[in-house]
Amino acid sequence: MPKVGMEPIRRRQLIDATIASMGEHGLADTTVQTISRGAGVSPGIIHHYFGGKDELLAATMRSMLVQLRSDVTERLAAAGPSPRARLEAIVDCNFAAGQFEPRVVAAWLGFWAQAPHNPALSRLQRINARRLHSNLRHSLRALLPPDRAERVTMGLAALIDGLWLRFALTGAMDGSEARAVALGYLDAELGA
Amino acid sequence: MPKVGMEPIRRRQLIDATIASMGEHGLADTTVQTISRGAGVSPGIIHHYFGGKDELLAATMRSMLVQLRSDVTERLAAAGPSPRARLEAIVDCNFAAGQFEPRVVAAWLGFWAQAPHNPALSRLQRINARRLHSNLRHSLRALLPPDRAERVTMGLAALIDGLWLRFALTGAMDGSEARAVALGYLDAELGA
Amino acid sequence: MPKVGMEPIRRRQLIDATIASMGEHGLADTTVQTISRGAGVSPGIIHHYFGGKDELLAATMRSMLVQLRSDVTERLAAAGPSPRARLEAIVDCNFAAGQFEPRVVAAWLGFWAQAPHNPALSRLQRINARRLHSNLRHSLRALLPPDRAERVTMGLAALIDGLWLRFALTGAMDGSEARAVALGYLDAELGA
Amino acid sequence: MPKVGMEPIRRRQLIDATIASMGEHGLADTTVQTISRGAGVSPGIIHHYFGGKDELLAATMRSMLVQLRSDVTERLAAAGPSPRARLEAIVDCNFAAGQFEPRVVAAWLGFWAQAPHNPALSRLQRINARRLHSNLRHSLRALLPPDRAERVTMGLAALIDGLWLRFALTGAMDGSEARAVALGYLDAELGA
DNA sequence: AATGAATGAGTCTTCATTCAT
DNA sequence: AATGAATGAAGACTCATTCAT
Repeated sequence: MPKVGMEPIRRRQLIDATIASMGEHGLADTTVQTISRGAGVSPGIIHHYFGGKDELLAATMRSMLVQLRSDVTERLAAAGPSPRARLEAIVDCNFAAGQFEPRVVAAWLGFWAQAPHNPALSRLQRINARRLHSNLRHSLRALLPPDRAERVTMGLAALIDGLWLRFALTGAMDGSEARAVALGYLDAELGA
Repeated sequence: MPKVGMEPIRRRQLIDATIASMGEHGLADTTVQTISRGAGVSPGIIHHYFGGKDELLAATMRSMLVQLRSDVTERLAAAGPSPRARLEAIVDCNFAAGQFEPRVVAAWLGFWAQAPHNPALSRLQRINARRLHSNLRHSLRALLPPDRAERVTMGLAALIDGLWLRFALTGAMDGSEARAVALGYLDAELGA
Repeated sequence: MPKVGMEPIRRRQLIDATIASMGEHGLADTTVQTISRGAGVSPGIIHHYFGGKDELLAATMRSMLVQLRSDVTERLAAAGPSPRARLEAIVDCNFAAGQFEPRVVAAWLGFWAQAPHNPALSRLQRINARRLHSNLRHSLRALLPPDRAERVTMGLAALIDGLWLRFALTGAMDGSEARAVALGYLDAELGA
Repeated sequence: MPKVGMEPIRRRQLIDATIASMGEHGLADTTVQTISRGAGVSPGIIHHYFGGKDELLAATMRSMLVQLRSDVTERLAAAGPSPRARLEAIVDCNFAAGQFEPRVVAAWLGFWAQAPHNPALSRLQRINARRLHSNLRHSLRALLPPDRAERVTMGLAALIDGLWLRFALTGAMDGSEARAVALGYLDAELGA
């Protein structure tokens, strides 16, 4: 069934299968076979479209990052200029249905664990962390004195990651609960 | 030169080498060879003392958990009955020198990523989470109304994990900063 | 844009690309891809025109053989009936610009190494060897007693191959030097 | 059947199996499997002792070179100071029973074809060529004027290689015939 | 005529594990 | 108690070949 113009379709298919496999087996047990079987194609196709497993993994992480970024951009645009609304928008992105989903969270966790030992993943991870940080800080500086803004930025960023992590590990939480905890922190720090 | 009483020495040696290897190469690239080479012994010895790699990994996680637990017990004993002091003690444990160390944090991260796909690790991880949760909740209930206590428990637990995670990923933080962020959260929530 | 009469053009194009690839990567690392890329066509085309890689390789060797043969025929015709002139003509062919060229010599070497394990190549190689042998012997018999003619035939044939080989391996020689060595041997044996 | 001190035994065994496989299948079709099967061991053992296939191939070529070198050294010592005797000794080495054997010659041919595309093999090949060249030239200079000595050096070296090559390709020759051709060349050049 | 998508067999390599010593 | 020789299954990757378009 060879067809023309399959490239974007196959790439998406393989990236989705990678996320699915990471959700099911973890990064360590995600092989070229688990991915290709999940996508319903032959193992060789991965090298045809990505050149190798490593590049597919990097492309997968990149794809998740792009998704997150476009969510944020969109919500920030809708949030208007109010700092409080912008902070809420950022929190909302991170716990929205698309991102806060077992498979996706497990994939992030796998990448996080591998990143310190893999330059490509590390770079992507750092870009993401910096962007979140910078978005939060920008709004918090409008609401708090500089040193507190800085501390709350770190806290809120860490809290978001921590809530993801606990979700990945226990599953005993849903997006709205996580959101409530994060916004509770925000209210407490802003109200003090 | 057969010696007696080598067992506890060798087990500790291998567990330490496992943590070191996880810090250096990550769980995915931690092999029986990297561990045994780090410990300066032959690969076969791992099976002699642990029966296999999996059991050594579980033993390593268990060992880190035991260490954390005894730290907490000790500090809680020293903290006295004051709920605020007890909460501080728990936070302190997590960011004390011994625990908040690159190798150890990387090892935790590796185990976290693997836990959802490995019953033994998952069990240990759950026990740890539950204990932290229960310790925090017990003290928070003395300071806050039940529903808020519950939410702050989740928040503080997630924040602690999130700070660890960011430390593992960026290294741009030390124990005292992390501690300040966590206690800042606590103060904000209690003060509100 | 289907064109007519593309067959001879494509076949030549692919054979040239095969020689080029063998010169650059060696036979072992000459793949359908290195060839088709060098020819600027798709990999599938090789099977269209040659039925497979093996047949293309055989066709390439055959083409080199045909080239050599026609050179020899032409030069022998020009050399006239003198045995000495005919021997010189044969030597000249082997070290003329077209044949004594890095890519071509490397291709020959690759085929030589493969021939003992490949019936098709072996057959071609044997035909070539026999023709050279017979050409040399025919002229040498006019100049030397039978047993010496036979030995010098073997010697001259081996010397020609050996000079090629050293050129392939070291490159530290050009056609005129090689020619001088071969003719020096001839003179020494004839003069003795 | 694990034993101690197997290293030298296994290394030799694997090198011999490599030569045998190259003789039977050619370098191109010599795989880790053909070698290990020939040696009666598992494929993994190659990486245990050589780190990989490439290093085994290089070790094999090195071993053949060492063998040739020690033969030459020994025969030259026995030949005494006479230049003619020394030249004969060198020729004899190359066509002695141990070296002039189908498997070994096929292995040399495989390495020759691969050398131009493989730095490690190329280096070994160059060392060998230089040594032969230098040995021949040293004795020839005692018998001929400089420029002729140089040309005969090239000729004799090429002739030796060419006789090997023809033996590899046709098998229609034995050591004593090859020896006679080479010495015939020498006599002709010296006698002229 | 020509492409390039897709396959699957085969290659090298890694690695946990076993076992004679 | 400890070694390290040896295995074999599994991994990523390559490549000649096929085939719908």
